[in-house]
Amino acid sequence: MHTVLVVDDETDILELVVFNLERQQFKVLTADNGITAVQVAKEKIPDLIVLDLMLPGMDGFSVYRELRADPRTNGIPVLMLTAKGEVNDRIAGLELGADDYVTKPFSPRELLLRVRALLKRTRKVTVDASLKSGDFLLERNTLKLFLAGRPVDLTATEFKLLRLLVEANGEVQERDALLREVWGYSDTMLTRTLDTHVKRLREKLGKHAECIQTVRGVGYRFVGSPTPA
Amino acid sequence: MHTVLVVDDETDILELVVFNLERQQFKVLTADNGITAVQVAKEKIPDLIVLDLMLPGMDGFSVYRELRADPRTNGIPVLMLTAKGEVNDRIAGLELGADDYVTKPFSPRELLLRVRALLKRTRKVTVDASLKSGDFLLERNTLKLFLAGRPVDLTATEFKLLRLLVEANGEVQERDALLREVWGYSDTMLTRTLDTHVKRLREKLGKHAECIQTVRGVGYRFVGSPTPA
DNA sequence: GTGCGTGGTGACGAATTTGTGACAGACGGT
DNA sequence: ACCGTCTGTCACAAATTCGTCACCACGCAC
Repeated sequence: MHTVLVVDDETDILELVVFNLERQQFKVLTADNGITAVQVAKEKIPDLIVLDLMLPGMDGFSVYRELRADPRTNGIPVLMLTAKGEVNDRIAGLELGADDYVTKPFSPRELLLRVRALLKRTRKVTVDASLKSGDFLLERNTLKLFLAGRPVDLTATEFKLLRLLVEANGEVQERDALLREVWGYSDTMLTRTLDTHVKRLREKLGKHAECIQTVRGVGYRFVGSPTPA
Repeated sequence: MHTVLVVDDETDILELVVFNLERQQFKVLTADNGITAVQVAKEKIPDLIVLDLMLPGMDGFSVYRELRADPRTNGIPVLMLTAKGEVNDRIAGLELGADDYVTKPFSPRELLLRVRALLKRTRKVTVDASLKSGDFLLERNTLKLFLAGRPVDLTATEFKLLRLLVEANGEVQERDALLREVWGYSDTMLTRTLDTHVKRLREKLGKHAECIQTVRGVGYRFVGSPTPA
């Protein structure tokens, strides 16, 4: 049994449905109005989100970005419904990183099939869509860090930062680069911000704090295994 | 901006796409039919090739071998898409020398991440090769010096200095030149500064200190291997 | 051997760069 | 509205790095 959040305008409501994988049936679970789709997603953490890009008030893409911005909803696969099957839409969807999309008009059966496929698929993906380095296991989809098997809660910012460092694979990441990639390079951001977050990360890393090395005058570097002196 | 060749059968075409590394975007550049993937590769010389092993007519492995056979395409990193995550496929891919592989089913986002990682990784190797000389391995990306395998931490200044010496490849670097390139030619910098830094470098080089030779009245010279009389 | 010039050393203080703890605002959840 | 968490900033402490110096050592020419 899976939970699927449908963000649609045709029904004019947000539907949180339960999807029975075996019987291929949707069932409306809740139908609330007045709260945003993103809020629902963050609370319910569905297994899949069906997002109609042609929403009445808001832009579907911005909803998508909002979903991706939060650690809790970031890993959830999104099936996009696009009005036209034009390449532009397809590309736009891919750019954003949608996991699949269906172009209108479509038959319910097709949608069911895609949903089923996605649900099947994503469970598998989450398993190996993680980043491993030594004792570190960084789950990209869950935004969780497993340190020697133990889960460590990271905030969104911390995760972004650590992810960049880990992915750099030993390379030094310059302060500027980190500031740009994590904070979008706002000049308002004075110096100490990065340092502070690095410090908080190190705290959470416990005895593995040293894995984040500081390269004076340049930036930081992540080393998976303790440096052999 | 990078060029990525996607050899896939789902779209039934060969797609040559441009990949924007920073923004994580694909863009289809050409979609041609009737020519083989290898031909496209040889002509366009993409930065990366995404190769689906489950091609309709041909065997993905043979395509791969063909790519490796030609000097023009040999150096291009290949990201393989394998149908099943079975060990056999995985091993086969690795044996052939694939640089990475993604097992179906996968999310576009995951593929994007991997592609990005691969492009990053390989750029390091090709564009920014590290300097090697004897026991020395000077990694520019890492800002690290490996001395006979052991990492040695260098200061930013020390790194610059050593880098210049090593790159000179045995030629004498005049004091003036070094001062100018490392310190930006500040006249204020009187005599002892350079000497001091050379000394510190030598300390860190340990028993290899002699690799930095003094040429009286002129400057310094770096010799990788013990001086042949 | 002596004397001059150049390079090597160790120490020191200043400047620069990071690390830290505290704090207030923002945001979201209840 | 109340509360807890997450975040960006600050002021200040700690840690390195760096440039200079005084002084020593060595090489070379006489």
